[in-house]
Amino acid sequence: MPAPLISKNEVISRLTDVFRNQGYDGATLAKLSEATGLKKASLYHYFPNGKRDMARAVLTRLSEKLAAEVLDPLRDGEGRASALNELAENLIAFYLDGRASCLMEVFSLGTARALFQEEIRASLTHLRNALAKALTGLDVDEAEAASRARAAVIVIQGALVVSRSLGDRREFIDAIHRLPAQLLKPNPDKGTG
Amino acid sequence: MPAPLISKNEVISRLTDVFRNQGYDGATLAKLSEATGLKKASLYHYFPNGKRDMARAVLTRLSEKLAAEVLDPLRDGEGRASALNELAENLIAFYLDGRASCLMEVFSLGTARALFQEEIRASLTHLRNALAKALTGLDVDEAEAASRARAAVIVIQGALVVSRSLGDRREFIDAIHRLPAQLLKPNPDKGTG
DNA sequence: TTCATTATACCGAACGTTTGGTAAAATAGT
DNA sequence: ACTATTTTACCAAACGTTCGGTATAATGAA
Repeated sequence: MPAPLISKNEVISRLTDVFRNQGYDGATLAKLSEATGLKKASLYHYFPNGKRDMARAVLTRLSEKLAAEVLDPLRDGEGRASALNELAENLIAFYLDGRASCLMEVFSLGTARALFQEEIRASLTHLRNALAKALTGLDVDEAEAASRARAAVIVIQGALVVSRSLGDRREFIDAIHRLPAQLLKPNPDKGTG
Repeated sequence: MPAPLISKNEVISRLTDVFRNQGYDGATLAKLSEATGLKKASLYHYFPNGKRDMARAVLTRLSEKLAAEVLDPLRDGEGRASALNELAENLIAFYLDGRASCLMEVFSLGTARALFQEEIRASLTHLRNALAKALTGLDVDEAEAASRARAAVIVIQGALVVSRSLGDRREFIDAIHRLPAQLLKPNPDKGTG
């Protein structure tokens, strides 16, 4: 066989960039082809069902990467409060200092929404549960841990959006650096509303 | 002239729904046409520059609506802590219990990003400044007010994303109900990183 | 030679956009 | 009031382009 120009892993990595920046509907085959250096027919060789398959491969890979690079280290550092600081650094690395969008966010819009909503729900829930479990390992009671994990996921997603919208990575980096302290303090009560 | 089938305001409202749910690249003229009941050529009568103009009209209108329905009441209720509870209710109403996406978020991806980044930056900054000003009116010092406003904008955006991704409005509603208390408490210190 | 891989060429459908026009309300002249 | 004209609201049809997708041929390592 002709030597592959790039590995399949590398192909998926480049597809990832396009989907993250353009969204599902904005990620045209022309852009995906240009980013990978593979013609459309070659992309269909790797991904017989086309764009759907490419998006699914990207989503699956990112979920695995998040688990491996962010959540697993958190589980392994059970009981140590410093694990939360490592979590922050791992999050910052995973999201490329806030320059990379979260695919769960991006794929919850437009055509992708119907295609991937179950995977998105599962991934987001998994992230939240992993954060909660890290807190119960730090002797936070279960309900409180769930509540803080919920808030943390919101902060991660919000920081990504704000960072991207303002074009300022520091927005993300600073917000994530505040996460460990936030996870260690009790949530405020609901308003009197 | 023939009586308009629907008012221009109504046209923009229906365009808004499509752009919010589909994103810019996902909002095809076919969908925009179907949502408004106007044929494609008629849309070009109202918006000579086509899709770009429609998106800009929607963005402008939402910015004005946010100012009128959320930020102005906040400014008028200066000094009263209960103004923050009203803020929460107005945010929930503005984002339709979390069912409506933020156009700043949606338009910071894909083709729309280059077209609207300045407007997005301005709108997000305006929102943040308005929240900060409300806090300085409650005798919070300026730096702390800016810091909490920054965090609040992140929570709003994050709650919208999580709510949409999970398909659960309560995620948004609950997060926004926690906002007033959060705005009234000092930020945690940065981690020891 | 074999066969996985890549490239060329092409397709129908949908894309955003433009043209050329119709019909009804508003306006102006008488 | 009546009519001629202009303006506005709207649309059918088609534009050139790009979409996602698919044949089929060329390539080249095994």
